[in-house]
Amino acid sequence: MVRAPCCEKMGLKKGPWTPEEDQVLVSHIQKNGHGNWRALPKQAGLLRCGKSCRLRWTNYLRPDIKRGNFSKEEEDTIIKLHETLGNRWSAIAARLPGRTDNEIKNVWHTHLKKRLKNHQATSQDIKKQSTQVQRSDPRTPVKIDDQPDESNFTDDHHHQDGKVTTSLGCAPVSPQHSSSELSTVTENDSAAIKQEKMDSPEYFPQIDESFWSEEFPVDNANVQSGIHDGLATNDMQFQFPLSPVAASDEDVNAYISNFDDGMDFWYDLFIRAGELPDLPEF
DNA sequence: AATTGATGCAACCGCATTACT
DNA sequence: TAGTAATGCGGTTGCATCAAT
Repeated sequence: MVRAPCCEKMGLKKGPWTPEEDQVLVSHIQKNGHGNWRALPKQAGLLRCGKSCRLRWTNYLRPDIKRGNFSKEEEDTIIKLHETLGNRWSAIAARLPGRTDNEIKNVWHTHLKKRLKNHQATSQDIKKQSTQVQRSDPRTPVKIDDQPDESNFTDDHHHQDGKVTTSLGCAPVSPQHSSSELSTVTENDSAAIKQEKMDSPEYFPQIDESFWSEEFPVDNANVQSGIHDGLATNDMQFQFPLSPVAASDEDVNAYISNFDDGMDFWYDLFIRAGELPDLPEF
């Protein structure tokens, strides 16, 4: 295959997008869609390559993108899915509505990998200490306060009601409950079958554009201005198809607050999409 | 206040895959 | 069926920001 000339050689712009470029791209896609990314920048009057436009849209400007920090539930889900799927970020992203593969990849490398490492190190320390106690001379008295070194715990570990918990949501670490529990999915014989099932389109239905254009039950839903934390300017009056994300923060929060928790919110989205997913059994 | 190192994240690069002719 | 174009995807980079010194 003949590689397309790079953007610079074509006199195209690279680097961070300006709000003006964002506005041009968004308004063009709203009017014309994005059938052909390669032709899009020329049609829209952008000095960008199609690839750059696609990336900007899919990772940042898309109205159905959920911005902001990852919830603990989302992080736990990523960790579990990563055990099953590995570095298949797009597959993981497909199971986290509103999150992009790029975002998930970043979160994994910046937060979750570190957290897992700390968690495993802590578990190994405890296991080691436990083994040492078991193997030590039975005549050696065991200290009653023989607890893991507090300094081994990072910010990811918290004390609650006298128990030690981690941000991973795992049970308190003990010699009997080591970090190996985190990898049970890959060790399970059914993992491959489960993965195949999860990869099928039936498992998590695709939400098409028409879904977002449905009226959403939020106050003031008929007028959506600005973009959710993305373009950071209220001067722009983008008229996205109605979606929970394109709505203002207040509207979204008001809508989400109707649910007991965030998962119910996303579950409702699937219901609205017309198909009820078979939720993963973790 | 200035410097330095760490961190987070948007964007890019290049290979793989899919679609089209 | 082969060649080409378009798109998808994962790895990597570069820069802005923040915290520590």
